[in-house]
Amino acid sequence: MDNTVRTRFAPSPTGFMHIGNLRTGLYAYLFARHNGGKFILRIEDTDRERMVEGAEEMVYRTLAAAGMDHDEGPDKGGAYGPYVQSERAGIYREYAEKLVELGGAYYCFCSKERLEGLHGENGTHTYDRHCRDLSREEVQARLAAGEPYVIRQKVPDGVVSSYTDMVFGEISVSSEDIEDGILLKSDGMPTYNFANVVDDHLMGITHVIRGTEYLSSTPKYNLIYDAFGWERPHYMHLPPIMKDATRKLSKRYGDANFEDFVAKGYLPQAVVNYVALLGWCPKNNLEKMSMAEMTEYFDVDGISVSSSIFDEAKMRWLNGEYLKEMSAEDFFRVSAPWIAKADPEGKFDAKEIASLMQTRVDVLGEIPEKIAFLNGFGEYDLGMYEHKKMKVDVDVAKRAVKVSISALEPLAEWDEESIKAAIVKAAEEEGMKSGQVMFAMRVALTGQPSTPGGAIEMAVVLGKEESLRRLRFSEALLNA
RNA sequence: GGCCCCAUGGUCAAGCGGUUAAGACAUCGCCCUUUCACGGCGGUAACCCGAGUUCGAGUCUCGGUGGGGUCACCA
Repeated sequence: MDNTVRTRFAPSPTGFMHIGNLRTGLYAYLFARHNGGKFILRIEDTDRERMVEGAEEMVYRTLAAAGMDHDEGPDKGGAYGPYVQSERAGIYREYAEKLVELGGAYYCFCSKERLEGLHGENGTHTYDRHCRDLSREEVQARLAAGEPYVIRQKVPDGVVSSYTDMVFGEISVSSEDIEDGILLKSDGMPTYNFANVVDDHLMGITHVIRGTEYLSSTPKYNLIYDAFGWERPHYMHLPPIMKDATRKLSKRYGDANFEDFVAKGYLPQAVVNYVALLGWCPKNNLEKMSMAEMTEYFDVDGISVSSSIFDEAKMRWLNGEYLKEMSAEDFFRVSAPWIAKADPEGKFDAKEIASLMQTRVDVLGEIPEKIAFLNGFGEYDLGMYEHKKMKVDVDVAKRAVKVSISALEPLAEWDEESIKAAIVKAAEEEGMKSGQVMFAMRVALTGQPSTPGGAIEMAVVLGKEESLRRLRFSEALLNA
């Protein structure tokens, strides 16, 4: 066996891809790639009651969208399969029985009712090791009689199990604080506690990367490695991502899913980039990074031990940065569906709209509301024409709109240069500042106090016919 | 409650015994400008508390407080 780094991402198919989960997978991916290793995908579906239809496909789609390509997995195969735990049931049973032989586990026939009667001081209950010392004969007899059973871990007495976590340092737990937990359930399926150990060992995982919820139970897993005589893997535990100071980001809120953010108009790469920053800071302090850069700079020293709060405002900013650096063609491509939402019939110049939107939105989902005026124009408040700094009021607006109409009507070419030239010239002849005319014209064209672009740009987007129609409407409104 | 972990501005964070305690987001102000943006410049804002170690502590130790995790036939 060589010493190639192998990490794994092991989600349960129980719903959408949660942000915290995504980050765990991302770090496992980055660590593997940074070290020239392999990234393995394993589906942990031993809890058949929590399975959600289609969740496995969601995992594949998310990984692909996020740019985290795995080397082995249920959909790609590999030398260590199967990669779905429910297909490995026989393996767990075999190893559980082997562990019993080795003295690291034992059969337990206690009923659920008996277990429920075991109350601890705070409603918690710890197994009383009732079946720990049953004789070999009794066990064989009850097994032969077909009694239901589970297999429990036989935690050795009086030891302190320690390990050195790559980010938290030394962690020690006394065996007195470790319960003889269930390894193999009565339905024959393993619990996470057992399956993760067997699979990580059999799949040659060198570095186990997961959330801190396992930080203090890892000594318990290490005892299993020891009982089998297996080499323990390295561990990297990651602090939680919080919704606020006291609540963890959880699936229950439903607003912290990767796909939801993409549906709101975030770029997958921006979400991945932002998530990478929650709990990790590269040596050079770079924030906006491509996957290649993150891979290059990823390093355990930069991972923090304290939890961090998810801040959508910052993710918006980062997404905006990605949007702004795109070429006009690329931005047009990603924004087109959103522009179509506000202009389903394609009456207006989508390319022109896209160029206007590129510097004005952080998230694509903002586009429809920003261009809603394209299809909604009617009576509006004339107070909008009052603008001290521009030296515009209703009277000035009347003249400005009139001038605009006569300047634009004869135009043969309808593009920025032609319109601007015509307006500037007309303003000058009328003895007005061009800014005055353009301010009023912009309001007259849109009926909005603020618009994504100035008068000239609005006129280009609306087209000649619609522009003149709106200017005449506004003229009538002003003179009414 | 037992055990494990954590604690720098509103948020993400740099810092790893000696710094005017970075940077980013957010926020506020100014400039640019035909509105809104973009862009540029600048401001406000932080080491949880208490002991100790040390010439010197945000950095090391202990205690307190606060927060998180875990104690399932869930992962």
